[in-house]
Order: sequence, then C-alpha cells, then structure tokens
Amino acid sequence: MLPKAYDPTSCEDRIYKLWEDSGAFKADPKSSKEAFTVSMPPPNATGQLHLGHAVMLALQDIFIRFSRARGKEALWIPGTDHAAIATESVVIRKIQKEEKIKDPRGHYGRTELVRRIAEFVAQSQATIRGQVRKMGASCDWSRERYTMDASLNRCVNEVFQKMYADGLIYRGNRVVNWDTALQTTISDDEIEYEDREGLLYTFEYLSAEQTGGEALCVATSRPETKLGDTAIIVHPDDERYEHLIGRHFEVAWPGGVTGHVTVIADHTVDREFGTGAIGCTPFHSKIDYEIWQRHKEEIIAEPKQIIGEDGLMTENAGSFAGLSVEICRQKFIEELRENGRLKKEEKYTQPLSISYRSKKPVEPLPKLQWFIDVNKKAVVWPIHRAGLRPADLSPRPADPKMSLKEIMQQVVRTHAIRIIPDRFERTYFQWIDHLQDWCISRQIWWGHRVPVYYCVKCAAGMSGQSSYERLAMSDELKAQSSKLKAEGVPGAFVSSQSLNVCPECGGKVEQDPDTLDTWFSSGLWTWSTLIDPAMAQDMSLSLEDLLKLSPDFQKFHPTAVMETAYDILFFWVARMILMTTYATGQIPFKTVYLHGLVRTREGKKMSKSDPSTCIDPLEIIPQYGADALRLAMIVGQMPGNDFQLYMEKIGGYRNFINKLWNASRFVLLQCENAKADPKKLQATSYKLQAPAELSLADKALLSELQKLITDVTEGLETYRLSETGERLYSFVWDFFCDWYLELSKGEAHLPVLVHALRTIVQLLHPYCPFVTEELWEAIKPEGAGLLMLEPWPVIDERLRDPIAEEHFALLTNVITSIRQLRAEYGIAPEAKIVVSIFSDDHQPLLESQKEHIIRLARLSSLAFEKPKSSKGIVSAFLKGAEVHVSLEGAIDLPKLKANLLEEKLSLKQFLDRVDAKLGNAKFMEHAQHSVIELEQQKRKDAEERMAKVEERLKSLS
RNA sequence: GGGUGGUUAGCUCAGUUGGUUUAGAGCGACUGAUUUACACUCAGUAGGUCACAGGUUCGAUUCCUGUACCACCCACCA
Repeated sequence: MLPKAYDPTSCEDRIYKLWEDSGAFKADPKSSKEAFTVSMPPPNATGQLHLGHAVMLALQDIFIRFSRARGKEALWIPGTDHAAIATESVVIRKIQKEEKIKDPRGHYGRTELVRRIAEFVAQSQATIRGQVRKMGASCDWSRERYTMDASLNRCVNEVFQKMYADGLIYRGNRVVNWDTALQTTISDDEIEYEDREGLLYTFEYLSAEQTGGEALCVATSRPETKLGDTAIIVHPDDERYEHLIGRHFEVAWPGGVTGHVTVIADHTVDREFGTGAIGCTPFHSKIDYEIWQRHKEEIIAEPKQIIGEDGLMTENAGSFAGLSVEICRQKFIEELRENGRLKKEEKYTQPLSISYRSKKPVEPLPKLQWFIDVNKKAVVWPIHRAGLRPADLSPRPADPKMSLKEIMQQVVRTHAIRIIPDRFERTYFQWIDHLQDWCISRQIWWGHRVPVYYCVKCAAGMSGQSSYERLAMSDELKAQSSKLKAEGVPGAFVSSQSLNVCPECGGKVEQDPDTLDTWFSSGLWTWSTLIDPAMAQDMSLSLEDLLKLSPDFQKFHPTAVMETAYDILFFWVARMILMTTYATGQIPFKTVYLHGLVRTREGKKMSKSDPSTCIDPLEIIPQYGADALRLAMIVGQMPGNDFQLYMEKIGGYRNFINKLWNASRFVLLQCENAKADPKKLQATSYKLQAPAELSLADKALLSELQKLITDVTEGLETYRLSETGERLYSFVWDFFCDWYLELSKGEAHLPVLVHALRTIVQLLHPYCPFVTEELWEAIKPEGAGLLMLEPWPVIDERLRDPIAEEHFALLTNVITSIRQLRAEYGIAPEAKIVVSIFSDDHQPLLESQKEHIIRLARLSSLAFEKPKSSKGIVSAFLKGAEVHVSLEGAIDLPKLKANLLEEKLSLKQFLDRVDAKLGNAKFMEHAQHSVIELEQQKRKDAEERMAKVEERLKSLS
C-alpha cells in the first residue's frame, strides 16, 4: 500500500533514471511519425540554474510529453551556451578574487585563459545537467549540444563565410559601443539606459570677438568631449546663428588644446534646448558621427579620438592626457570658470548608456569592427515559404531579393511564425524598424573566433606590430568609407576552414584576434544542433550538403515551438529568425511561446546580487517536489505576463499533489478491500457491458471524463496551459475527490474507479510527471509500460451522458443546500435532523440516492414528501427540488424571517431586471432567440422560487 | 518623446468572439468538524458600484474615446 503522504524525494530521482534508461527520451529520425521538436534554450554555462530556467523546463516538458503521448516523434534537444562575455568575465573575476591576480588576461595569456574558462564551463555543465534532470525534463541527452562543439563551430564558420561572400558581413570603421570595464565592443541591444543626475554646463564656445557679435554659447553635460569637436551645429532657420553658418573658427580649449570647428546647419537640432547650438563630437557620439557623415564636405577638421579604450583621455587631450573622463571634466570646467567662459551650471537628468553586461557606462568610440548588414537586398526568400497559399501567388511573382530585415518581417507578418501572446508581434516589428547593422566582433577571447586570416608576408610594407595590426591600421581612422572590405585588403582571407598558411604565398598567417558575439552562434541553435557531428568533420561537404545529409535536420527542422522568456525576444529569438532563414532557407520554429519573468511576492525582480529575494529551485524541489514547483509556475500564469512566486503558492500545489496521491491511495484501498487486483481491471467500456450496475455517480463521472479529455487535449494543443491546469486541478479536487469518491464509498464500481483514476493520471502527466508515473506503477493495466509512453486518452462518445450529469448536479445541489441550512441555523453537528425533499420531476431519482444524501448531509432521517406544516422548518428552494429541514422547535424565527425577506428582495431585484429586459421591445427584436429563451427560463425559475418564499413568509406571519 | 500591458475580493490572478455571470478560482480571514484516502483534510461563511469619465448598444467587466495611476519596452535633448 502507498504511504500516507506523497514523498517526492523518495521517488523523483529513481523515476527519472527509469525514464532515461528506457530510452524513451530518445527520438528517431527514421520514424514515420510526425516530428515535434523543441530546442531547449541553452542555459549559460556559468553556474546554477534559477527559477527562470525552471519555468522554461516545465513549460517545454509539458509540450514534449503531450506531443509524445499523442503519437508524435518528439525531440527535445538540451544544451548549454558558452555565453562569451558573461562567462569570460565570471572566470576573470573569479581568478582576480581567488588568486589575487589583477590582470588575468595579461598574466595567463590567451591559450591558458581559454583553457581555464573551458575547465570552468565543463564543471558548470555538469551541474546544469543534474539540475535539468531534477525538474523532470524529458529531453534527449544523447543529442546534448554545446554552442562551442566542433560541429557547431563549423556551422558558425560556414555561415560567416557565406554571409561574407554575399556581402552581408563587412568590416567597417564605426563609432561602436565600447565597454571600458570589459574592454570590448557590445551590440546596440546590449545597452541599457539609466537616468542619472548630472549637471548641464553652458559655456562660451566662441567669443564675441570671434563671432563679431554676441558670444556663442553651447550647453553640454559632457564638456570634456568638446576637445574632439569638429563642428558647431545649429538649426538652419535659427536667426541667432544664421550669419555664422559655414564659417570656420579656431577654439582654444582648456588643457592647451586647440580645436578647429566649422559652424554647420542641421535640422535635427532643437532650437529650444540649451542655447540652440551644440558641439559635434563625431568620434564619441553616434548621433554626432551621423551628423558629421552628412556634413563631411563642409567640415575642415578631421575628427579626433580623445577618449581611449582604457577610458582615459588620449594624447589628443593635451595636458589632460591620461586622466579619467570624470577628472578631466572637473579640470576642464575649472579652467573654463577661471577664464570666465562658464556661464551656467544647472541640474540635469542625463540619460546614460550602461552596458548590459558590466553595468558600467558605455563609451562610444571609433573602431574597426565586423558587422552584419541587415539592409542589403542579398537573399532570395521564396514567397511560398512565408506561409502564403498558392492562390495568393497567381500570377506567381519572381522571388525578389530581400534584405535580412525584410525576411525577418515577412515570416512574422505572414504568420509563418506565430508569436504567443500575439501582442509581441508589435514589439518585434518595432524593434526591426529601428534595427541597424549588427556589430558581431568582440575583443574578448572566449568564443568563436572570427574566421578571418591575415598573411604576414602579403601585408608586408605596412606599419604595425603584427599583420593584423598593420591591416587594421591601414583601415583605421581613414573613415572615408564606412565599409571597408577585408576583401579589398591585401593578405586577408575569410575561410570556414582553419588556415595555417597563406593560400597565395604560403607564408605564415595570423587569425583575427576577435571573437564573435555569442548570439551569432546561438542564432543557429535550432539547426546547428541537428547537423550530424561526424559529417561536420568532413571538410569536403558544403553547408548545403550538411543540411541535406543530416538525418536529424531533415526530420526535425523547423522546430515546432520556441519557448523562452520575453526579455530575449530581440537578443535571441529575432537573431535565430535572421540567421536561420538566411542559412537554411527555413524558419527556425513555427510558434514562439513567450513566458513572463518570475518575481518575488512583492513583485520585484529576483536578482542574484540580493539572494534573499531569490527562490532556489534546488531548495524547493526536495521540500515540495518538482511536480508542485512545476504547477506553481504554470497554473495561474499567462504567457507574456510576469508572475509572482512564493512559498504558499508552491505549498498549495504540493497539497494538490498529495490530494491526488491520497485519492489513488483510496482507490487502491477499495481494491484491496474487494480483494481485486487493480492491474487486472479493464473497464474502458464498463458502462456498455454492465449498464445496470452503474450508479448515477459512475455515469456522471464517465461522462465528465469525456469532457475533461476534450478540454485538456484542446487546451494543450493551443498552448493554453494555465487554464488547462486549472481545469485538471478542479476536476481532481472538486469533482473527483469531493463528490465522486465520497459518493462512491460503499458502492464503488472498481473498474470505473480505476479507469477514471488512470485517465486522470494520464492527463496530468505532462504537468506533474513524477507523481503520476509513480501512481501509474500501482494502477496501470497489466502489461502496460511507463506512463510517459502511454498513448494519450481518447474520448468515447458512447460514454457521454448529459442526463446523468444533470441528475448528478441536482444531487450535489440538494446535499449542499442541506449543509448550508445546517450551518446557517447553527445546528449542532451531533443534532439529529429530519429532512424532507420534494421534487415534481425527479422524485424517483432522489429517492434512489437516499442513502447518499443521508450520509453526506449527515441526516437522521429523510422523507420524500412535502412537509405537512411549515412549523419549525427551514427550506431551500432549488431548481428542480425543494429541501426542508426540521429544526424541532429550536428555530430562530427572526433569523428565518430575515433570511426569507432577504431572499425575496434579491429575487425581486432579479425579476425586475429580467422583466425590464423581456419587456423591452428592442431587446425582443434584437436579441438572439437562445438568449431570449434563456431569460424566459431564468424568469420562470425565479418566479417559482419567489412563490415558495412568499408562501413560507405567509405561513410565518 | 513613441509603444505595449495592467488597474476585478485583504493578496495573487482568471474571465476566449457583448446576453448561460445575479462576476469566478487559489491563498488568506472567519465559523464549525476528529466521519476507517488525505489536517498537505472536510463542511460552511464573509468580502467586489470589475480604476475614473464619456460614448456605441435593447444590453458593457467585455467594444470605442479620454483621464489618472502602475509596470515594462524602444528612442535619447547635446
């Protein structure tokens, strides 16, 4: 017999092993079944899983288990992400802390540091594997992937080369986002904005002498950058400055720096802000860079870089060289003040760019980097792949070349990819509208190295320490063109294969030192994980060959659903769409399901830096069980909405699991008492074989079960997980336990009982796999295997019985109303009460349920007749029956009267409302027949009750 | 500045094409119960002018407009 309470710790690990050993997680590419694939978003291999991972694992496991049971070839690929910057900085900080080494990069060098990071990652991966198992995730471990696997690296290199050949990847000298803390560029999406309290300084830029009139002042929050100005920008229609436009000035800056600026006119300037004139610093502001690009011809001075990659002022900053930006600003202002040039200082809230990774300010700097061009029309995207019907294609237009941006828009606009919840489509489009070329190179060591090689010999003659530097310098700061092709640079080769020697002269080559943005490789995740690793070693195969020949890719791509948190819609989901449509010609997934972020009880974000706000799944699972945690994160949570998780919630679902456990225990006890082996009971069509033996409750249960199967199946098919979970919860607890099991006591039909429990356990299995698998072992039919492999229940129309449902509802209403009357009139539990029930239509039915009513309402006697007198009687007038409880003189008359009057009043109000409706000619004219009938029925019922209430009131007076 | 979502019971949230809703659930509160599955239980009770103001409609929690407050996303006026 089962223990009294469910103990998750005693079975979860054992059951997981059972599943894993059975091979049931493993998908077969040769299967004739329809494929259903989920790519698990690879957790960063930097440490522990948190609740966010737990949510995704729970959701995806439900999709997968449901699909598997429904006869699909279900594949769920697990894996981890090397998480370039995140991992490198974690390891560097670790080394700094543990080994007291200030500069681990300098100390260990590239090879050794990369080795150390790889070591750390391996450890972390092992932890993650264990944690994913703890959640019950039924993923295919034989296909586990890592973004740095050799086969995935091959894909990265192939895609880079292909994009380069198509002109979609280029090297360009641009103002990029420089993270001075991490010493690398970051992409536009890796920037966060924060409002900081600062000062807005207004100072004299050009003196009255220079302008020949009034002095020209400029307002800025970053005065120190003015050292790099090439221009003053004013609005073309601004009369104050009209006469200065086009003129050139020499400016004496603090620090002994001489600047040369041209006054130019541009519409983007806001005349109302500050003085209406601004300094243009092309190399330290993206906006200024753009303005400078537009007016290059008019401007005489070349831009200067005045802030270095180390965050300190450069040689161009004169005597400020080597100072930090903050100190330089102070000194700069001091000097202006001394010279009387500082006119105003005011408080100012300044939007500051912060690095998403280091949380430190981002410094815009000019740098030679690799970019992906999102606007170049270079890709043929067949229109029919975008989900259009053939009818829409007549006459079939030639497939035009599209830009990556356009393809990204098209696949979502045509709903080839559907996003749940759909409002995120708007967010997605808005992001694409603003999307600029994607900077993909990073100056860190951990990651996929840019597959570009430089020949020392071919590049000879250029200045610089290494060939790379020489080549870089040849491009750098020229800035004539924003796009400098490596192709046009002598001695540079883009190659998906590792190059050791120069293909042209046989000389020594050096690989580009930069690595790729981590999202470059994770953008390939849905398909690079499906490339056959053995084939990927064969360098004679092209990318197209690899796709064509990999059985997994052919069978399992595109994937069915991408389930992830909405906060990485841009970072990752959009990038997968971009990279995958380009590289494979397929969409990466058909559906995107976005879940919300887990918050604390107070609605705050859980943050690692504040452990008290965090709930650790690994602490919850031993205490409450993985099943309870899963339910707590899914039921009551709508896609795309954040949700608050706290202990009581998890405890509530732990209770539910235990309820299910005890219901099963009860069923097994019944079997034991009847000396029946539950495994031998086969009862699917019990009702059809022996209808006479079935009780009302049995018939109702079998009928309700059909509805349940339908609802759960449809709910899961349409990704309505919360609602479906609630449906199951309520069915198990409110219907099955509270009514059916109570009623079945004493006259249980074991085959029906066991059948119902099996069905429930099957339907619940995707949500709470462990407890259901454990229970299945005890109740499964003879010869059955694991629950996770059991086919999904199908409905049997013959078991539907609306009349039984209706009768059952009447029965429960009668019992409830007696209980209510007891409580309402304070009848002591031990007091014997005499009840009579009367019904016009259902007298025989209720009589047949006499024993149940007596037992569940705890009566001493029950009669089926109208009471002779209403003296000492309280009543409930239900639809279809009236219930009278005799209080044997102990009646509280004023209370009874008050209750009746209250009931009368609410009935009156209701009737007035219904009458108003039915008496309204326009309602009768416009409303649907069914609605009118319904209202008429409501009115009839209410009137009947009203008559009874009035009659009773009369008898009291 | 642009956009999105929210505002329903003390708390967390449902409410799927406007009328089967006289607005529901879970938790919490309160009253009672030791009845051979379960106290991780059972029975029952209280608690809501569905943020506010207009509009459309026979009828609005539901659709439209506006307002307020909250949250988030995007942009960044130097």
